[in-house]
Amino acid sequence: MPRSPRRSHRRRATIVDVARVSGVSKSTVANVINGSAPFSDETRDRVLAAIDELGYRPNALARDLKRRRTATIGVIVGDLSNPFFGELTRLIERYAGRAGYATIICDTDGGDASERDKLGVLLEHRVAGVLLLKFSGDKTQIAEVERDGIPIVGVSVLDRGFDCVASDDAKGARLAVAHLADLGHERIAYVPSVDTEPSTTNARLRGWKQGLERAGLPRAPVVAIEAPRGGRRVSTLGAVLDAPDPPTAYVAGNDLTALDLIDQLESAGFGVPKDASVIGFDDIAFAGLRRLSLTTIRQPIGDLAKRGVSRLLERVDGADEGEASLVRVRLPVELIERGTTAPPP
Amino acid sequence: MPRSPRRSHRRRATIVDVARVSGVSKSTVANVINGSAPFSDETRDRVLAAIDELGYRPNALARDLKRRRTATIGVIVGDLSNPFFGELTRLIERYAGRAGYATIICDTDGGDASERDKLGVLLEHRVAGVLLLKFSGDKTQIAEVERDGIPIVGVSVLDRGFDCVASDDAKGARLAVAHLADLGHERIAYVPSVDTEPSTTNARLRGWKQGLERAGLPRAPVVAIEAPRGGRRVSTLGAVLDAPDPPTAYVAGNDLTALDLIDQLESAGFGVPKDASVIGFDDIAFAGLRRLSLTTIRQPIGDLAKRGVSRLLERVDGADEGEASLVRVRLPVELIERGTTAPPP
DNA sequence: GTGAAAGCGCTAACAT
DNA sequence: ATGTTAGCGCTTTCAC
Repeated sequence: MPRSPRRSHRRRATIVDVARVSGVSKSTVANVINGSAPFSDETRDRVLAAIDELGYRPNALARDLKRRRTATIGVIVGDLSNPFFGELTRLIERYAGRAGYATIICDTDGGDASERDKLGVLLEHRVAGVLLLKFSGDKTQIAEVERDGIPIVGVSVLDRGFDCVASDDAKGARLAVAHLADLGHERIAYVPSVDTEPSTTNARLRGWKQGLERAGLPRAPVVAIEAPRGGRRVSTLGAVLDAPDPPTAYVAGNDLTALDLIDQLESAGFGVPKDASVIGFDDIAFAGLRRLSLTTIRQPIGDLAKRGVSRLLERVDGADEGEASLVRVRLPVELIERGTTAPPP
Repeated sequence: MPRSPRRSHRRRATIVDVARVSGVSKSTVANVINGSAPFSDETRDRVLAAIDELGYRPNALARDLKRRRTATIGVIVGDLSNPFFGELTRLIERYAGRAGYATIICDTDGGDASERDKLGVLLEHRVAGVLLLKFSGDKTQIAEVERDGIPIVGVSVLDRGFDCVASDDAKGARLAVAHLADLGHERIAYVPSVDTEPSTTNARLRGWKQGLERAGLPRAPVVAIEAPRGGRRVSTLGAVLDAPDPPTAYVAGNDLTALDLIDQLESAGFGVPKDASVIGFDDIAFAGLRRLSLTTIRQPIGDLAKRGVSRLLERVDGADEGEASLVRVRLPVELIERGTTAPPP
């Protein structure tokens, strides 16, 4: 915890200083600042001049304490170093800022304990709402948030416990499988990303299975290329490649995983897309690089951010009072065909 | 089962509630929470039980208002979607969190106006300190922060106005040039990144010039591959490639730019590293991908984050009161040789 | 149109 | 070892 002393700051001017200098009362100053009550032009000018002269800045702590409501939202993100989440977070912060909200961002590093701790921090700071870009699935951690009436919106996260704005993950995975099946692939494996949020992984896995069914293809293996944190039972890439009939195509849980997979495949002597096709999910900027040229399912990241923020603020402002129903937005995804998919060998 | 309406936020328990339930005074509760004064075991147990029963969480707003000091730091970052900054920010948030500080992250999108606005937000929230991962160079914007005695530390930013923890950028660029010169290159251009913070760009440019001098090489062009936001006078890639003697090697301002450059070079029919070598700066995770295999200058990102945070908190805690001298840490960088550099054609 | 007064929830002297 | 008290800087009735 932070420890004591202070340095010699010139004490910041307070609303009382402004009142004194402009020769009016605190309330009048507050009125011109917030437009909360009428005031004369002359008063306004005097107050504004005093504010300027003193370099006055309202103290958000005092304001929020008194109002019993902050203009700050909290964001829980699993991994900021994944460009998809970096970009998503950036956009969220931008939209929130435009609406007058500050953003406290917490990276949980994928850890559940960390997620709980960070939510606690947000609670202590009395955030007006929480955006979950990662959710461990532990309901007890968010029960306290909801008990306080603090709205939660999942962004790129699916859960029946709170409002969600997500891409149509199942559809995306079906699109991926269909594309591969059209190309003639019959053994299409799924490669989950350990970093992806569990509910999202499930939706994509489901879409993959559905896609396989619709194409009349047999169930192919789920392949791990990273140390599984959650412990999902899967085959490892090495074992899969050594098998008599290795998959000819892979649907990856996200672009990062797809890129990693391509690395491992090529290191093992499998050409992509010559010997195996790979398709990602997200369409991060890097996927468009010629050397990578990753075929992938594009998420509408801008809409995700915009609608996530606006839904949260709607609830924060109580605009939907009475309407108790949970909103579940599914945004359309899009197949971006590039160079990592081709007909099977 | 009758349920209370959704909107009824059960008002949060306050320290007074805890005091009432446990039969002691507010101060005693505060004492057991903060350990600020001795108390009996029995009292502690009663208070803790009450806290638990009521689901009490201290209100950080009230605490900070009263203490006139928050446990929150602000971070100004230029582009969270660049994985280098995503990772750096993630690490910063982690170290700050461990020290008991919450982090308000502001992405300025590279804009100067935005930088000023965001600093204003941080000021209103009375952050204990500010970490600048991007600095426009506009001193007036930070004058107000310093006037309040709020410490500022630049991370991966160089400025003589505040403490700085940065990589040895000039050295990095010299290393890059030396590597290229060793390989036999004689026309080594520099490709600045528009997103990189100006002082950093300058340091790297300086290193590039020094490297050229030391190797006895002629000044090569500075090449733009993006629309220059700042207006630095440079040649464009097209013009440079059309010239009779195009560069055989390029030192890029960061990895993102290097990767972009490779794309453009290859699109124009120049093989990398066959016809032209490219070297980046940062060593983001993607640089290690086989298909990219980018030779680059690695920044010690973990140290950058750790030392930036610890220096800031030192100043916040006033641990170095009296010592007025500015700290300028230069962390060592390292050449990571991969596959985008080779002898000239 | 403006001001006085009562807190928001907490900490930190200072009492006891 | 515990309680009393006086604010921190602001908003918000409610008078005038």
